[in-house]
Amino acid sequence: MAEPAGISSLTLNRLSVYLRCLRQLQDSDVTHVSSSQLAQQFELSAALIRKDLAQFGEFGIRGTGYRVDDLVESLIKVLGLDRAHNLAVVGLGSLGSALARYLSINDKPFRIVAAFDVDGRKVGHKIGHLTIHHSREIREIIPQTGAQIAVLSVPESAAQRCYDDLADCGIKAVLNFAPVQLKQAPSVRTKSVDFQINLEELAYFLSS
Amino acid sequence: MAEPAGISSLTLNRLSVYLRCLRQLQDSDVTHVSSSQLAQQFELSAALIRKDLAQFGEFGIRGTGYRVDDLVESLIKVLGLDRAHNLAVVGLGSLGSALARYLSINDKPFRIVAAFDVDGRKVGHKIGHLTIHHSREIREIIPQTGAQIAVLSVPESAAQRCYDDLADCGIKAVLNFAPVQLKQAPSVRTKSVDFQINLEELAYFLSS
DNA sequence: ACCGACTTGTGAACGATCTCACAAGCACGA
DNA sequence: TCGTGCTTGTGAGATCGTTCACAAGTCGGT
Repeated sequence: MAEPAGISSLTLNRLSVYLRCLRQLQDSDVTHVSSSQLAQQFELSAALIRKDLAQFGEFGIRGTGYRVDDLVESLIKVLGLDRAHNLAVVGLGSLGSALARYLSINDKPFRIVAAFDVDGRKVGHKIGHLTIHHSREIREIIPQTGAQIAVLSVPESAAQRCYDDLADCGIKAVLNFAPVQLKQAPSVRTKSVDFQINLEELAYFLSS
Repeated sequence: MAEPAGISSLTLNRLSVYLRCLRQLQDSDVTHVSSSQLAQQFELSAALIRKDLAQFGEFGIRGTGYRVDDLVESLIKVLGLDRAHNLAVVGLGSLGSALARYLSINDKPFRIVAAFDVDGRKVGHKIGHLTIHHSREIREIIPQTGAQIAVLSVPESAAQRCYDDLADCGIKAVLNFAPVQLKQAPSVRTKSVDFQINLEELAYFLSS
């Protein structure tokens, strides 16, 4: 497509936002849109939209703007959402289960292919059509499943151990929900989604 | 304490991380720590730790480092975690319930004082010791509860409507979990925690 | 075929954020 | 009391991210 040189997280995250907004336009049967229209409607920056997109190619038509369908398709390709991604979910507490449920509903490109927990009452049972394995079997089972991404939703105390196991057995990316500062493995792309930190930021603003 | 001039989100989020790390040291009975020790042990930047802290005062002792207990206490004060914060939870699907449960377990400074959902089967029932109200009563009930922060975990289609209601009835901060680009109210400090965007970022790196 | 209205893509200015490197300061022992 | 060794707090510089402003390009009407 274009130049896959070091793209920043911020740009990538905005691409996801753009894609989301464009899909909303598709639903309203809008066929063409300019960067400034997008910016106004969704409270974004027009210049930034153009700069972000420019890093991957020329998707627009000068004088006209962007064809919504085309841009959606391009963004899907850029983000790698045109192929399936196999996920492993580790930790099926209430949060892990909620995430698993969410991922099953969506016919998105993400598909759960393995599930793990330490709770003896859960192991052996099914979540959807998937058997839950004990977390100590991570290293053994993951390689058989083709999972490349893991969703880590275990308690703080277990997070680092599970993370290391995942890294060891060839997982390429981890989305971590545990409120800990993980010691990262160089072979694993790691992102944390931290509820608590965000809440604490809001607390700061309310007491100042 | 010190200067409450425009502190960036990045700094604030790191303060939460530092606090977390320091508490871990407390648990290991470490009493003193230097910025470089912290940095090494938790994969942070020593200079950045000092710069971040310096924005709020002088907490360290030259030649010695920081007293762990003192710094924990200072950070708690800075972040506003020394007083209680009342939360409203809107949307009690699997994610909302998981969050509510998490917030109840922790004797943290966050306390749920109101809960809302649109599901008739849930309204009137209890979550913990709290009665669930219908979402259409948000404007009426929130002011009676003293809630200043709302956790928004409703489906995409309802998010903007609930957000506007919350803004209207005096909520000062919203932590949004719905995968939408919200049209923000100027009176409300808003943060989004977006699972999907983070997953898509990981997908990008796996297919490039 | 040309003009005018519009939009993209992009260098250059600006601003925010992080790293470097060191002066200022503290603790401890001689 | 002084010197050594260590660490903080901080200006100065480097890097990264965003906004500005405009040349280059497209379209539709005349």
